[in-house]
Amino acid sequence: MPRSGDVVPDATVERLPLYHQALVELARTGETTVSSVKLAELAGVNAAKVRKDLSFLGSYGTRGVGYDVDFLTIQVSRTLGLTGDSSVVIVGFGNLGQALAKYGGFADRGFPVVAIVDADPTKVGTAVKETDGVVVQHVDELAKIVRSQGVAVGVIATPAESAQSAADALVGAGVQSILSFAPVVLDIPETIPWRKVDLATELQILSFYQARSGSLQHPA
Amino acid sequence: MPRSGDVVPDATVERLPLYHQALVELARTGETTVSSVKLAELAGVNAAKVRKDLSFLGSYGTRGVGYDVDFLTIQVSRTLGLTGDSSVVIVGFGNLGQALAKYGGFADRGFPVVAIVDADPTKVGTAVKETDGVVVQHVDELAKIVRSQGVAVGVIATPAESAQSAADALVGAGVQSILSFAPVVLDIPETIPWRKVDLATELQILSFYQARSGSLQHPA
DNA sequence: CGGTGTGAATTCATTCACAGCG
DNA sequence: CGCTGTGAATGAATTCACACCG
Repeated sequence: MPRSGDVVPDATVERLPLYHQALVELARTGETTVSSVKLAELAGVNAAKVRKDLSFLGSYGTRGVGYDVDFLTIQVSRTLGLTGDSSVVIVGFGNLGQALAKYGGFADRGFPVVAIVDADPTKVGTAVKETDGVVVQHVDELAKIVRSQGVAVGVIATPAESAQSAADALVGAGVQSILSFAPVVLDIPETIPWRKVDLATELQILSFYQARSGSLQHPA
Repeated sequence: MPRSGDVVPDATVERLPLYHQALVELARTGETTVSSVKLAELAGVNAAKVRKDLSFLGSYGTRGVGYDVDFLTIQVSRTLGLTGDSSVVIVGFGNLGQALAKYGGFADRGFPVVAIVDADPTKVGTAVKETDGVVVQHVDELAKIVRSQGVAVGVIATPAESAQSAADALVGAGVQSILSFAPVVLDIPETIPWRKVDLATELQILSFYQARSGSLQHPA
């Protein structure tokens, strides 16, 4: 039985997907074992951090050798709760929503897009071939869709004005977590974890470090 | 002359765009002044953090009153280096690249997409109406494009395998910063700030907190 | 030896709490 | 009186450095 009693710090959680990716890549190239130094390099962090992070999951390394790639992959996956696929519904079929729907990266990593909804009746009925032919449905169908398809996460890709109502609809429909691309803070019950990603914000942050460069600073 | 001598902590820099957004929204609704409590609410952080963050930019508030919306907006913009537009080139016109090209959010916040390149000759020549009719060019033209159009930031939207060569090309072409959507760590000179955004990673992190919910944890 | 695992030391970020000013 | 600005206190994350083990 795995040690899941102790807490995993937030900063560690945010890095686990990096390790997960690196491990998948290592497995692909046939490596069976990996040191903290190598893993650190692949993940773009330093080795001490890797060892500390992994130690929160348990003592899964072998001294003098390193970590078993396959075994560690399983431990990281399990810690992240990546057991089986979690289906996704995209709310909003504007530019960004279409973009995300066509982007295959979600499905590739275990988050298949099984439904898309929009409030605009003229968009309803459109089929998206990239996501296995999913057809856009009306947002009023959301609760039914979530229940019948067992949707786990809702992705908000609406304009800022509609983001809160999209969130309310998703919460009402019973999704388990929410990823929002709208540049607003959402009011969501504490029981439902959610995150906000704002693409333009990333550029603004870069802008700061760019203004700094030539000096001594560098970002992440 | 503004106090730009003292350092602004990284954690603060990452929040400045949030305040910037909130301020723009306040200006739009006609507010002329704002307290740290109100700003905190709009940005989704707590008031103490807002005051501490803003204090790194200078003493721009008025005790007993709050901050002047317009004036503070300027200070935040200036700190972030958001003076005028910074043009963007997107490298990679696959699903994600097309997605980003059609997404209007970059231009709306001062980062117009002025060029798109791809290595695939069959994609060259495609026009994207959403970005003012920009036509996809071959990646070999990158250096020329960056120089002639004064491109400031490169966005990598290639598959993982091509991300490093895209980065090399961008660095060689002379861009000032790089935003990558490829799930790999890039080797980029320290003089050029860059960030990585991985959409699927966000879902994996959510997955963790989702597994936790019902208990006592909540994310951001 | 080589590399993990981890306490201890350090650095960084957040929060508190209140003096001081408009 | 209200709200900023900020030292001081707390807490979290990172880094160091080395004992320990395979």
